Amino acid sequence: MKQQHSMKKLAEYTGYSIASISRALDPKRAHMVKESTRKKIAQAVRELKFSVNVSARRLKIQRTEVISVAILRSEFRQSFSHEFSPLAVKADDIQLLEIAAKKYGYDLKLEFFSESYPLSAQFFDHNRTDGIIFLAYCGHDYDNILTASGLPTVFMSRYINTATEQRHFVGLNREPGFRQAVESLAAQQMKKIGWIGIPRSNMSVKDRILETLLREYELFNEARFYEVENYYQLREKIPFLAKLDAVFCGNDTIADWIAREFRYCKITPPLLIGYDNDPGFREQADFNSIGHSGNPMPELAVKMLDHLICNPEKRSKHIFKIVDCEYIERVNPQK
Amino acid sequence: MKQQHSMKKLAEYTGYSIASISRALDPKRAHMVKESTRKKIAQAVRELKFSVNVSARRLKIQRTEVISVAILRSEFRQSFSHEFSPLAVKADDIQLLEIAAKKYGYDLKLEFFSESYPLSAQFFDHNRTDGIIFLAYCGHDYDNILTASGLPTVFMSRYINTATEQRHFVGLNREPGFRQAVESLAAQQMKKIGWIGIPRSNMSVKDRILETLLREYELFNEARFYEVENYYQLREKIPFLAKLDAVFCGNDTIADWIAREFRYCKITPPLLIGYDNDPGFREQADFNSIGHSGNPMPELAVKMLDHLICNPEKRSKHIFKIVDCEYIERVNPQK
DNA sequence: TTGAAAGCGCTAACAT
DNA sequence: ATGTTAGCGCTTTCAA
Repeated sequence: MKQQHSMKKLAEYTGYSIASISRALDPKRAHMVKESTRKKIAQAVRELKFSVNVSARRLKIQRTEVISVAILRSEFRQSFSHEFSPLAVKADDIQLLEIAAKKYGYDLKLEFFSESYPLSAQFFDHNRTDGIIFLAYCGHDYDNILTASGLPTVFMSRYINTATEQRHFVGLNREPGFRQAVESLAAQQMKKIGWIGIPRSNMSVKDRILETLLREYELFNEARFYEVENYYQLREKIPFLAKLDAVFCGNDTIADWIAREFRYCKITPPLLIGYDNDPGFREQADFNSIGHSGNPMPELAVKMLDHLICNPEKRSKHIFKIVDCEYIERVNPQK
Repeated sequence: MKQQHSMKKLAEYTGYSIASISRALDPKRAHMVKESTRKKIAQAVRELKFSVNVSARRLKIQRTEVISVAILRSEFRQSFSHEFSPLAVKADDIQLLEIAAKKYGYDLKLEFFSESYPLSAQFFDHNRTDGIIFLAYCGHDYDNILTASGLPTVFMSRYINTATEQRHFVGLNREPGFRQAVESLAAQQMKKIGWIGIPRSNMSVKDRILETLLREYELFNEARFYEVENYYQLREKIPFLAKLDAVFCGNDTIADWIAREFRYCKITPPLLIGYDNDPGFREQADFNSIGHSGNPMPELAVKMLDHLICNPEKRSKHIFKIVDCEYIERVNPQK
């Protein structure tokens, strides 16, 4: 194994002291070092392929520079069939958390958990993490241990109840996106608006939003709301959907199935509007969606957690960030 | 923030020296400590809720105790439709890697990469990792940087060419599972054996295995091999599949689709055999599969990497582990 | 079987 | 703007 270079070697090599090396390499303290010195040190870093020993730094600054992410993995078969589960959304979240963590100088540590496989005690260990992000989980099973650990914790979820949550969280406000969509439909004189998705007990919130909005625009008609659990039930609704002007779909995967079924039947589909702007469909989808063009939640969660880590005194007051959805309009019959 | 207890505190509390505490808490050195001493120290650990400062240990032992996992995320739409992609297989791999890493005393660090988003330089940094596992990737894009870094690397993939690979790897031998399956079918006097899956150019290896085996048992018939890219093409093959005794399917997801389609049509299906023993289907699948009852690959990969980390002198010779598949028989028409 | 002490590489307080 | 130095908490060598 190749021996790594230390700051001491770098100091000998450049003629500066270890302290100057340390300062020059830390963005937060680099301003204390003369420009020319900094450049010479940067050059030496490149020549010696120096990289800082993070264990030493972490020992000294009494931080782990690690953020732990708890990911809920539901283990029970869902009430609806596999083909209606969104695709790689969670992988996208994890990748973006990773990128954001790096930006703020943290390593990311993942731990999956489920009802029968709870998070380990290690997960809440001060010596292994500076803070915690819960992904897609808003339960209270870990409240006690979280309190006991004293670790700052951020909950990030698209299905968090932003009105009642009493914790640090990053959530989603779906209303603006649905409003933009409904307004757009109304502006296009579309009258027959429907909805199709998995039974509403599973995801009641966002459908209530749509119902309320449609009532506001006098476009609501209960008979045009279809609940389906799998592809076969969906297929049977196609004749009814064909009579509508626009159809909101439970998620982008369902929207894609409907688009494909119409294509297969060689019938012109209504305007289809999915949900989540799933990265798996963005490129070539022939339906609109409600979501974001990017995915701002992971970065916001990391930023919030970093803030809480660096400012322990601010942890007592619950902070949150609610991201507004937008209407992603890829298809517009008018144009 | 609550102040953590150190070994020094633990030493004062118990009356022993720091060295004894350290020895008692390390499984590899615990034998140097008298049984009674060890017990008293363990008790104190519980009382003070002590946990070791890993940064300090890592600084001292000159190891990061981190294994990095590179995960290929293909970003291009696949040649076949979404509904034929296996489900949560990769999440299962990651979770099991996590568990195995913990067992061997490592943290796991994930990094996703793709054609347009390569692995970062940090990923190959000695000060941030002790070794690397590539998951589902067997390319050579990183060969140079891996050699330069000197970090031990293990490739873990179900689609690795175990005959030609010149690296440390954990791979899969599908032949035994397919042989068991074909033998079982032959024993049941099944003559009409088919195959259905995505076009074979995509996954040629395992299909060649089946072809060879069927020829050996004089059961091969090219006309019973069906290539389908999506559900709609699959649906059209149902009448043909209905005439067969048994059908091998490209993966468990495809097997599930076929089982459902038969159920929907109220026709008795042939014996269906999937592939991968996908955890999403294990519980209630009405088809057989080829794979493993558990998933031994992640633990083997971690074990192999740990071995390479601890024995640098053994890195020059390529070591590998090839896991045999089995026939997972959930359904048997004879019984 | 246990203890004393050096030192891993870094940061930060203090000195210049 | 730069240098000197203590010490973070642990493991390990050496001594008892």
